[in-house]
Amino acid sequence: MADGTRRTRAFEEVLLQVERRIADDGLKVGDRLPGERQLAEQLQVSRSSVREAIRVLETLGVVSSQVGRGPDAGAVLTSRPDSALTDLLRLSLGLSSLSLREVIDTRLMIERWSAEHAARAAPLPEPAEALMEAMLAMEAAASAEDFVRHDIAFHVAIAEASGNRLIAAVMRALRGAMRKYAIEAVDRLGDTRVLREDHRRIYDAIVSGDTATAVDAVTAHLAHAYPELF
Amino acid sequence: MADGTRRTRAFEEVLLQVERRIADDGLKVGDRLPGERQLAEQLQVSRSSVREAIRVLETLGVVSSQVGRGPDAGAVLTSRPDSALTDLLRLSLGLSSLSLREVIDTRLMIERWSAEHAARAAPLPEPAEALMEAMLAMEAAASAEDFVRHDIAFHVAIAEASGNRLIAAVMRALRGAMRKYAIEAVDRLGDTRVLREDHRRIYDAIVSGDTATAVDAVTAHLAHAYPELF
DNA sequence: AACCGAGTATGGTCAGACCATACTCCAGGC
DNA sequence: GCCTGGAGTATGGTCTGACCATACTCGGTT
Repeated sequence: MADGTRRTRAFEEVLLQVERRIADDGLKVGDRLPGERQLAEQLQVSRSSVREAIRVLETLGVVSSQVGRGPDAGAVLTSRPDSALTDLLRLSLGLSSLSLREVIDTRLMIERWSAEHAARAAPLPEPAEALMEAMLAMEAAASAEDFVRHDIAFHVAIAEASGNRLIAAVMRALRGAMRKYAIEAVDRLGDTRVLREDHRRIYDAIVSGDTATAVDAVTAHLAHAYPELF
Repeated sequence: MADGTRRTRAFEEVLLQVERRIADDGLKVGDRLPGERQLAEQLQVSRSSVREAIRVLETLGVVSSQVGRGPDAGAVLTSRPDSALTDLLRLSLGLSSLSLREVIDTRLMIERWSAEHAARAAPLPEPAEALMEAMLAMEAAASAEDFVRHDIAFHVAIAEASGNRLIAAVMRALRGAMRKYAIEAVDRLGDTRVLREDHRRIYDAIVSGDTATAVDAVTAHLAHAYPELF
């Protein structure tokens, strides 16, 4: 008989306390958590339980553990949600609990939003430079894998140019989790000319601040990359 | 001097092996992982390391641990990325590494997409029923907390009606992480009449399949909820 | 002042023990 | 034959205590 409230495990209590401490003490990125042994004593649990809690926080990209001694040693608060998101999506795809269709549709939503807002924010010299650099690298790419690496950089740069770090993080995670499928898609296409022309059009629209054209261009781009879904 | 490649920890090796096994053996949701002791022996690591790896997988919503004995005991493969996403966003907000602005903009993007696709998929009886139920519950809500609970149910139902589980999961995570802020926003507003009227318009547009009006209605709704950001 | 070695705090790992839980299975009674 | 209750057992949950590798700190030496 399940009463719905499984007894909370020791490491979950540690998680609650640490999160409470972050909120109450106003801990910021760069601050350190107490050592594992000290935390264990404070919360009256074993070091193993503390370690499991820290492992969870590390998985969520909230802390980073460093061995040794000194100001940078121990569990330091960070904020790198990207890898957590990427792992999450990759594993969900691996378990087939999400269809490629759902992921691509999500990507299309984010690409359109990013392109629109990046164009609206134009002209910004740094993003434009990052985009151009990725395009040149794609021209010189020798393999599908190489091409996809710079393709990811290109699209992530658009998301970053939008100015929204959450959306940029989701884009990074999506592309990271889909890397394998993207390489396969490029291999299937054989020729990347269409994709490269798409990139050029996207670039021009964004740097000239033409939001409508930018949105249309990324939409057409995804249709070219995944013709079977359109 | 950092060589960039920190020696991989034991639990990371376990993670790799488990993920490889999922891919190679074609493990599906519902399948069981070997027991902690057995896995430890197979991979030649201690049980603690196996436990840390399983804790990571549990955090990512990939496995669920059950004590006891029998077919459901042990580490069972699942797929519940929602809580992981929620934790991720909540902690990132707590560390102020994301601004409310970025989160709300992301939400607006998702709400618009969901409303558009939900309206396009109409008429579907089940989603319409879920939406109506949440609206009625909001009418009867006695507190801001109560109102927000059903408000979340309403918006999640829209995302689910869109048919995209990834986007629905992101919506659930976003709203879960923002719960506290939503309650504060409702308290600040004092009166929920405007919000309830918005819901009614959103509902009507979706069930009648009017995509354009649905998108406009959710946009207006968020502007009412967070006037300071528009 | 520059160098070098001992000291030490940190996370990483392991072995082994015990507990609570919840199923499995079988003996016994009806 | 069927049901029931208790023993058995495999599971995760927790704790203890130990040892290691790492990397800083500090003091003494040159």
